Amino acid sequence: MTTRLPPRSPARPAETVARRLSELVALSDAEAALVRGLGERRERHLPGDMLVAKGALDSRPRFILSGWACRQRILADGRRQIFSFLLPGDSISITRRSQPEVCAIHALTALETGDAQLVVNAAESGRAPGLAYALAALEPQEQTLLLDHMVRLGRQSAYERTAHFLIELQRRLKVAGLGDERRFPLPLTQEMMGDALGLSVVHVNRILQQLRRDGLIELRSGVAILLQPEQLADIAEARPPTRSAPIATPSAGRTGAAPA
Amino acid sequence: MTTRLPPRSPARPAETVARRLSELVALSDAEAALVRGLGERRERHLPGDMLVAKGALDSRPRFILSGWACRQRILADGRRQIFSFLLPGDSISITRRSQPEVCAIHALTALETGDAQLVVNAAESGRAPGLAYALAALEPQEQTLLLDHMVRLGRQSAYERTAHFLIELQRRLKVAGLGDERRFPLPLTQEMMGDALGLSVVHVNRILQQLRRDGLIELRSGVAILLQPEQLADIAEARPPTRSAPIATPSAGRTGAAPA
DNA sequence: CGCTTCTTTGACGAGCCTCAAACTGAGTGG
DNA sequence: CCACTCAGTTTGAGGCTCGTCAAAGAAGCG
Repeated sequence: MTTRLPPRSPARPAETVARRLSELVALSDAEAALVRGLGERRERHLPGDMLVAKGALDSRPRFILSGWACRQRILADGRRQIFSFLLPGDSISITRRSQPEVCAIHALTALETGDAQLVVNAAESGRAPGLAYALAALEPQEQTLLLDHMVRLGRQSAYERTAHFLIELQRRLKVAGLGDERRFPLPLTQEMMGDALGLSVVHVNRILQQLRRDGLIELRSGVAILLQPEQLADIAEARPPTRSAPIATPSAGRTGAAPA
Repeated sequence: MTTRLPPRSPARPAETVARRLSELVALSDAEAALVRGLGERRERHLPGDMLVAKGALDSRPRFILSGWACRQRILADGRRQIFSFLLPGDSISITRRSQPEVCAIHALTALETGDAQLVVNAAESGRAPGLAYALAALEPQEQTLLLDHMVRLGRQSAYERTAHFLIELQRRLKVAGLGDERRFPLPLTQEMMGDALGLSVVHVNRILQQLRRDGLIELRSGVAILLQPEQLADIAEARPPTRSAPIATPSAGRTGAAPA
């Protein structure tokens, strides 16, 4: 009896994206249909593939349908810093058309993306105010994740950092419809975690063992389980889920277009 | 014979902002006049004042005319992480209308800001395409600084980190017309530096002494001097100034409005 | 001149890294 | 079906980096 999470939903490839956007605002049927259209124009990538080159000026807007990617920079001597992980349902080149210089997006696992050009067009045309709102709301979310990560790197111990990181993943993946309150897929090597958390592989390993010994987590074959989410959150000083909606209150019914 | 840099230019309070924007795009006379108008509606702040509360939904767009501020978060136990420093010429609530939750902007020194509402209006109206372009170009710049900072925190030693940080300040202040290739004002306490760099005050002090002993820098009474900028850049693995202009090539003459 | 804030120094210990090597598991090919 | 390989995980030993605690100078300010 293997404890494997469903690897992908081949039936409705854009379901994850729809779920994610629905968290932000209620989409009309037409808008939801547009989002599901992401599955029409798919693209496959292999682990290690570069999705967006550093400093790319104008890459195609996409959503991740399955698989994980990351934004990262590699220093001259080989040291790597991962800025953020991109999960199923996350956007590429939508919140920020041009990548900042020296920050590339790489696939970490086998990956599927869906072309979001039609969705973006609809949002920008004014035909899909809900979508426009949802897309605009993605940016502050990303920004918050980035700042959270910065706090981890600058002001938290390896133990706190790792706990915080795992909680973030659990919360994000749950919104995407992957995993639940405790379990979620974790296809990262300890090296990737280290490069994100600013730790050596060896130390990541030791911290994970410590979290296991303390009965807080369980990790095996690509699946993570948070055994005591509340206690973990205490350690990490993780703030409550922090509902989004930072741009404007989506007035019921006909939502105004997002501010310029 | 004190080595003091001019504390402020009372004659033309918005000169720093004009200089900063001119780095990004050539402004028309009308646009430059608009920018200089920032000096008309000024506001003073004292060290410690909160300029923008965390999670503020819609704060007034402003430019810093003089003084330093920072974006920061404070943890429950008092630990503080400074995300970025805001220098004269930098913008507030322009690149990002709403602050991400749990990230506030505080004045670090006595501070003067200028109301940028008129400038923003002009840019958004289409009357000032150059301004629109310049304002849009501020955001990727900020983003790059943030990622640079992240690399420092995650993947550089205290020594490299501090060197990198000082070089960043020198470059930014030079663009703002404060300081030159080697000298610049540095009104930060070592505690502030530590909270930005993820180091303890004591360790910041030791690292600075080490940089001094190595003949790389000089620090006294609010002025920093980089004695060997090139060598310092090598240590920090600081990339060349990286000219900006990431959004679109500002076609000569009538520049199109920034993309939506 | 006394207060406060900031800087500096020392001593000590914990956290994290490096090096090195063994172990595991998933291919892969004979 | 069994080496063999390769990537990833795990463990140990040792040492550097950095934090903490404590206290003594400076420096600005009323």
